[in-house]
Amino acid sequence: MVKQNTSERILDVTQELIQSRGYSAISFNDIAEKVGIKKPSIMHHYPSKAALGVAVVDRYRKTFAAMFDNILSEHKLPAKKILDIYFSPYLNLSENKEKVCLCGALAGEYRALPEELRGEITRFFDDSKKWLVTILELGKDAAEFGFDGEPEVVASLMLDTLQGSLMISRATSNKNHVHETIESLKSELGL
Amino acid sequence: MVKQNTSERILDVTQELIQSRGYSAISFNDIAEKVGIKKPSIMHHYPSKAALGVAVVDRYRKTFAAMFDNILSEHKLPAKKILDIYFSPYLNLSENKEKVCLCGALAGEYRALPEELRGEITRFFDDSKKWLVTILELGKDAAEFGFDGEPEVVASLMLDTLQGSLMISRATSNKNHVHETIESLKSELGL
DNA sequence: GTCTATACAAAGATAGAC
DNA sequence: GTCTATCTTTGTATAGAC
Repeated sequence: MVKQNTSERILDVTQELIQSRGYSAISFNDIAEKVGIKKPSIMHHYPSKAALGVAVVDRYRKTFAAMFDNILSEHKLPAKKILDIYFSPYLNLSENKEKVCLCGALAGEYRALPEELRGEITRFFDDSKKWLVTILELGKDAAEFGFDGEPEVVASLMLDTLQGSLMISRATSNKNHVHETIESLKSELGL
Repeated sequence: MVKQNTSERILDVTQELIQSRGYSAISFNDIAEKVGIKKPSIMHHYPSKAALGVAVVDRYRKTFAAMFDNILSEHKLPAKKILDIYFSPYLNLSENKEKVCLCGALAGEYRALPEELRGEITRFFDDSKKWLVTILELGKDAAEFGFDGEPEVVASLMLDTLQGSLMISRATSNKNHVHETIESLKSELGL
């Protein structure tokens, strides 16, 4: 692990705080304290709270995009394995009762967010759905998955369920809930 | 429609604002302006923001509870009809691109919320799941629904999907999405 | 029950020294 | 690149007149 620069540490801390408490509830002071700097220093790296929010979501989305591009193009994994990789961030988050998906957290306060930030969230959900459609098509073509209906419709249902499951499991302190949800989703695909 | 008193108008406005923008992002001033009073007047009715939040969620939950108690005990509707009534608030909200479920909105910023408010949210989700379990059992006993697995598991999946669907449809401006989700859920029950 | 006035803390943001 | 100091606005909340 390379020693991170301040810009990235700010992104890390901000992401973690949003996943735990949302965007509106956190302040430059909260972030600065966790990073170990003073609040005006943050503005040297990101000129406004909106810009910082956009940078966090942009990085989040691109990290997932890079991960799936790599998995889908470089390797020849069975669709079942790729699907497990798709599920893994949800499973990891669910073991930590503090956090949900970054964009799931932001979606709740959507209409309070700056316009630029909303666009990033929209993009994340659109991308998340597309990745899932690709996996479903792979699995259907390889006869690994057995499901009825259009991949787009099934993908939407699955994404909705994963996001809702994370959110509700945190609010109901049901630690095993996301795991059960994922098992059910897999079983609906014949796995 | 009876003319409402100020206490209830405050609850109405606060609920609407939370469903649109969340809890942390709204202020007494936002509420007061919409109600048409000054902000200290709110505190005459609710001593703190936390108390107001609790009152809003408590009323929300009790409204649904009363509705389902009434439907389940007074009438002898087929389970299919009762399920449609259960779905109807989600469908109504989805036609308004501004709002999501009150507790769905709050779930995103869960760890920023005062303890008392968190308890109310937990209770709403627990109750929502129980109502759905009851409907599923009714439908299964009457051979109206055909689904595999425990009603508790199916109910959890359905609630997660509904909540996630509302949230994501708002963030992706997909107005017809919740409608499609509900059709898919019904089809999975053999309807 | 609603208002004006005010207290006090915290927010986002800027200026300028180092 | 980070700091101290400061500005301005807004937040929750209280006191007390009407």
